[in-house]
Amino acid sequence: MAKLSDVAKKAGVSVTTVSRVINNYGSLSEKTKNAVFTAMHELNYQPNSLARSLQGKQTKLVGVIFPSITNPFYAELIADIEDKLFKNGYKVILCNANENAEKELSYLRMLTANQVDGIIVGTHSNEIKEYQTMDLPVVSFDRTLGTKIPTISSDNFQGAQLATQELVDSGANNIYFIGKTHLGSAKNPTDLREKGFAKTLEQNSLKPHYLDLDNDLSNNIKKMKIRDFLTNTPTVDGIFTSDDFTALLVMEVAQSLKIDVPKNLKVIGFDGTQLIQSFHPELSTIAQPIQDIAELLIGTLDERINQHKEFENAKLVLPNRLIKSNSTQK
Amino acid sequence: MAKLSDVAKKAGVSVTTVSRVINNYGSLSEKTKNAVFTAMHELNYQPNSLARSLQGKQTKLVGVIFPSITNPFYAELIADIEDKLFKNGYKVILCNANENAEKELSYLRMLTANQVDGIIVGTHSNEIKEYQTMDLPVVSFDRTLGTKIPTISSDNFQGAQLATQELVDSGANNIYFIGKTHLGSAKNPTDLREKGFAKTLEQNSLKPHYLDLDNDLSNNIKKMKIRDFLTNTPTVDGIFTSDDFTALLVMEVAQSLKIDVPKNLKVIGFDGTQLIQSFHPELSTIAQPIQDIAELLIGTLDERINQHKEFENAKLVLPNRLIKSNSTQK
DNA sequence: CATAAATTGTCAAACGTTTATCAATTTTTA
DNA sequence: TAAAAATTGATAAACGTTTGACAATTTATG
Repeated sequence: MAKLSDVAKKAGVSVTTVSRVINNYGSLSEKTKNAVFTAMHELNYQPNSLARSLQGKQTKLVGVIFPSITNPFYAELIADIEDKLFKNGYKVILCNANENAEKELSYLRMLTANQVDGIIVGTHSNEIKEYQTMDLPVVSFDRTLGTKIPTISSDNFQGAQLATQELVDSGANNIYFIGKTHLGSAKNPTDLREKGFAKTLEQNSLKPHYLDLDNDLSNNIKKMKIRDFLTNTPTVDGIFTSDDFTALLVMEVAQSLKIDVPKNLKVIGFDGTQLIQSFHPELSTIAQPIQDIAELLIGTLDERINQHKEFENAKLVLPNRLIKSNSTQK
Repeated sequence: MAKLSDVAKKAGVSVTTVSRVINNYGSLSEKTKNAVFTAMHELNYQPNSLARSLQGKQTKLVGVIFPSITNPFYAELIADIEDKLFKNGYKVILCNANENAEKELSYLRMLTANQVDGIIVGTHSNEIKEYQTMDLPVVSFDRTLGTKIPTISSDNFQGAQLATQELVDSGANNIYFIGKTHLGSAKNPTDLREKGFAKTLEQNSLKPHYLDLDNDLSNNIKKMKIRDFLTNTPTVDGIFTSDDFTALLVMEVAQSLKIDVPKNLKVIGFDGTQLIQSFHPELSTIAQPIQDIAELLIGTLDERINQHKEFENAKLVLPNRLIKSNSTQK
């Protein structure tokens, strides 16, 4: 692998000059610049990133930690993040935390050891305190990590309001929220969905109902619980789920129980990924602005990294959008 | 950030000793080892990866280049790769090539500049020659990159045979392949699917038919083309698609045209991701052994990196599995 | 207790850059 | 054409670690 001195020799100049060309400082004539560039090209030279960073330059590496990458919502968000970071000259170290705090912590150490310029976190365990004491720029998606760490999210409260109102407007009045419930506390932005749900029903003089369903259950178990629920609760006529895939399960179970959606049961989900919009356009849902979220995450991280901007209790919130479709038809 | 000399000072030993502890060489008493470990712990010390690698140690970074991460098949494969690499102490630099040769090339340069220990590629453009001349360990998924680069894939020929035979066995005899066709040439492993398709039909004294459908078309255009095809080709009674999502489109269009699947049209897909198995269990498909593929990719890369094993025209092929379901019911 | 073995330390070079300083050379300007 | 400005070079220190050579000290062994 060619190094700086090889380029210098080839171009017939000193290493200092080559470095000046690469880092674009000092005064340089066009002639030598060209000589250096062609030498670099001929040798297929790439400055050794490690050596540069050891010297003090940025590594241009960003750690991206999410609880899952197979979940299409995260997959689409990560893809957008990757794409935008690439355009800004950054590379992504992908950290799939798998809802595993130990793995997440281990990754955190690795990332600092690798001198990443910053970290984007979207995990949901609240066990890890390290984030707060790190002197690295961190931005978070949908999770409160500490006062110094800006949190970006879509407006979960407003989204839940949109969804719930849509159920009410389509004629439902015995409405359930299905998903992981955190009644009372609201530590993370996503917990606001229940609040928006309850608030909207209250405004419509309706009572909120809940079916608690843990995220990490297998699909078959979820289906079983939903089947139990639907058979034992014939009164239910509206369901707001914590995510689109749970909504699909509800519709699948409903169909197998000969419950007509949307005639006898309105269903609305949350997330609104491209995948769902393409392959399940029949599902009404709340579309999170994935591209905007990615942009805001990266913009905020960039402010932290390059302008050393400090944040204090920053909660950056983007609006959600209702996608009206068959599953909430009147 | 604490460095080696800080640890040495804290532990009351020399830097050499600390380094010896970290790298586990030379002779060391339990007492000093413990002193160093506790000092490291108290200072929350992490050896600077850049400095170590500059010295000659592995970076423990692996570049993972795929054409998409939102496609659930790739998402699941990448997730498995990430998980297994993590267990082996490697970090993943995620490169989403987006079917964009320029981006891919640019990533390739970045990866070499970052001194990655190896690269896993799963992209499908054949424009990039650099892979062959790189002195880095590279392994490929489903793509032929050069004689030195081992190619891992599932047995596309056998998978296509399974799928086609299933269509025949379920009573179809006017059978189409829908997807990108490469009639004649077979440069990449996936091209063998058409061969397996044609071969099986031949063995059953049937004629193969094709509907060419480019991968990078939007879903709406795909649907339109499928609708055109189905309305103009009433004779078709069996369809083998290049992937499960195309199969879903076929079923959706068929339903809207009141074509009964599976009564009047048998459909079978390819890939068999967890996502499809969970949310579209009605679709018959060929399940690729994603976990095995990930394991083989990493195992092979490991042999290249750590045992400097050379490969010549290595094609490592894993068997596919038929998942029989409703869409090919008799 | 003398000797061998084990442990720890000191010192310095190396990895490939960046950058500052100072000097030397070339080019431009009046 | 002399002085000023621009360009280039030589040299060295620094980033944080690894590793080898050798010396000094401590511990174990018979």
